[in-house]
Amino acid sequence: MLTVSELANQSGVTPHAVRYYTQRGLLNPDRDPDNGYHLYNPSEINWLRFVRQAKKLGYTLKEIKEIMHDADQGESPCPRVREILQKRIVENRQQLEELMRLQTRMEQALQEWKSKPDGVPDGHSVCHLIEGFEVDEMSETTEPEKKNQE
Amino acid sequence: MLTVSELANQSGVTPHAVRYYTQRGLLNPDRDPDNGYHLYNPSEINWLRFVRQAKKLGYTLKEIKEIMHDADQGESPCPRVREILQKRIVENRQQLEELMRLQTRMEQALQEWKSKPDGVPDGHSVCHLIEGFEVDEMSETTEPEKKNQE
DNA sequence: TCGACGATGACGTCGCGTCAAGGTAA
DNA sequence: ATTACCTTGACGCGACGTCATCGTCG
Repeated sequence: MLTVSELANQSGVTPHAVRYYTQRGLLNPDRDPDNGYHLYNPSEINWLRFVRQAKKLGYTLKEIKEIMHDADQGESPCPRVREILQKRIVENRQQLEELMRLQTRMEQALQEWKSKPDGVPDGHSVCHLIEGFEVDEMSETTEPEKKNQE
Repeated sequence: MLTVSELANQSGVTPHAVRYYTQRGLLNPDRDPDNGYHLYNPSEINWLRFVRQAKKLGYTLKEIKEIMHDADQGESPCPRVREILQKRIVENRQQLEELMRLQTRMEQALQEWKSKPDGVPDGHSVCHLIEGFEVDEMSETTEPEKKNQE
């Protein structure tokens, strides 16, 4: 049986992450009846490996938990696994496009600003660079980022 | 003088966002002494316009506030404005690269999985698709996303 | 006894969306 | 009176990092 930090060390994650996954139900350690410590069966290493692998593929912890739950029910999680990834690919592509547009706007702005002086505040504007920047229609859309992780 | 929703309507943001900016100090409305309502001077429309423009260029609300603060002090915010954008461009490029690697991993996985059966849980693995996916070194790095907005 | 580790809990991140309770305006 | 809008305040989101308090192990 492994302690939190033993499992963490053997898996390349922080002890805190191990505890977080545990409380989210992604790991199910036993408890030491004497002190209440979490005791991980060595087989939990595999679950944790699975979690890390799934995260690398873009699955959220919530989705990973659903997948594990399905598997626990004896149901094949694979159809859902494929389905989620399809969706994530589309979402990610949209986010990529938005970030690329943002990158373009930022680079255009910096470029334009090279030939402009700094200027001082006059009460009418905060920063003429920002206020005067022309956003061309092609580099503008609704919203840029969201979230995800390693 | 404008109310919250009047200002919001004239600026294309939600009333809630207006209140949020107000409590973050990005807008400084007067107060109606009778009922405590926020009363925005029409000139606030310009501050809000500035905020929206800056957000389109990737500045965070915190940074935007700093910029406004500098300008209020009679100091030219432009050097900082250029500096922040430089940094953001680098950060954004890294995030773009990470997301592109993620996209590659996801697409590779889905591709590989086309030729594989779903299979049923056997207690040893959760989903052989995920567990068996080979992450090539080129498509793996530390961490993917962060956050930002419209 | 002390230092490393464990448990639980709370707050911060970022920009709002959403819901709630209660007062105000037209 | 109704309805729309105002106020403040709190929770949720995503995956932890960080800090704090307190018990435990070696």
